[in-house]
Amino acid sequence: MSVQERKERERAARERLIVATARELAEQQGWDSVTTRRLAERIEYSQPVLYSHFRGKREIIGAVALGGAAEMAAALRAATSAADGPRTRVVALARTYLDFAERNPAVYDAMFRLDGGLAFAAEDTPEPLKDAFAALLESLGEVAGEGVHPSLFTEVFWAALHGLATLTRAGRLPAAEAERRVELLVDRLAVI
Amino acid sequence: MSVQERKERERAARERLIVATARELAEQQGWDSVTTRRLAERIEYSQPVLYSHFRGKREIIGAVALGGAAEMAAALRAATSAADGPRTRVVALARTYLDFAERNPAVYDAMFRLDGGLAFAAEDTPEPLKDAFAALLESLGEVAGEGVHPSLFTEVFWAALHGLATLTRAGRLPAAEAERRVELLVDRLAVI
DNA sequence: CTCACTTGTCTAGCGATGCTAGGATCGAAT
DNA sequence: ATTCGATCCTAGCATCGCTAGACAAGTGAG
Repeated sequence: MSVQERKERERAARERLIVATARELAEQQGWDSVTTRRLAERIEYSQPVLYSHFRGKREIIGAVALGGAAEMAAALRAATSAADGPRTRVVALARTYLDFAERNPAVYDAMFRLDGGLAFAAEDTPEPLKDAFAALLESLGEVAGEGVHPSLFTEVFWAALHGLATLTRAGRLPAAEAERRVELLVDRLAVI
Repeated sequence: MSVQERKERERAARERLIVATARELAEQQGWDSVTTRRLAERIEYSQPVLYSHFRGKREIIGAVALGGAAEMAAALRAATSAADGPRTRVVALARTYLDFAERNPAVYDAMFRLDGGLAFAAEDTPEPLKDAFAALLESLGEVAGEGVHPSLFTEVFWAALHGLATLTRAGRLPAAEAERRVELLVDRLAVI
């Protein structure tokens, strides 16, 4: 049995290597440059090996997205737990979210812009995604205001953050005033 | 001279045909299905003809985006001018924006999600794009509130709409409560 | 220790993509 | 009518995601 266990360990390690390498390559040169050939070469295996771990490129993107969701959830919780007072917490949350999107553009794209074949807002939504939304909900729910469902409020706030993140990075919004936009968003949307 | 003028007319007509066909094909089957071969076949010319009008596929997407921006600006102005009172106007604006995104997903993608090689928030931003932002500004500027720059407010409101539009369409947000999200967004962000 | 066999990996190749070079054909001006 | 330039198409390149089938390595039985 020990032999089989060792093989499974090595196989799992290689799978992590694939995902990590895809992420690294995407951050360095963009997702367009993440081709199955280049990825295979970087992990020092041939192309078909990738397909013994994932159905295709989409699933690799999905795997990067899941890892990113877990990482983002942790970052959000770390930032909000270090802040006291609802307003401070929400500002910290917003900054951390936008900061994550800016520092990890490829991962952010995998999560929300590209098709990673993941289910959202559904029964079979993977746990890391639900948890990332839960992390948002924890801090945003307390500033939803009277008679507004916390989930609905979180969705709207999240959408606003997502819009700011994507439009800013695509050059649709000037990067200069980013901080003032966050202030405005929090002051208006959140009920303190 | 008349011969040359006729040729230029025909050439311009063919360029419009290319853009219209690309848009149609994208709306029918998605941008992934808009290949240069399929597009060429639909306009009943060979592939290289496309490259005598546009540098490449990117520029074709950009052309679709410009047309879409003009159309969206018109739709926004039509909706807001038919409404009286700031709040009614802003609600109409938001609904029209999201409606446009939902009814013309491919065009919306060309404008804001795909790379059409267009400059934004810069000197050389094409006129239709500036005008679409201006259409937003016209209605949103009047509800920015004291001490908030109309442009900044418009950017934030627009980002929120963009987030709602993209996340909803990608299945990240349940479509059911779309209307309530709009209500919440307007009630909180706009100062009436 | 040897040998069949399973398991794992690689080479080679398919169809499709964006884009381009070079030849053919058509029409305009003399 | 003939030359000549503009216009368009055929054919092809490199690259993409993905897969079939050959091959080698390691496994367990005798």
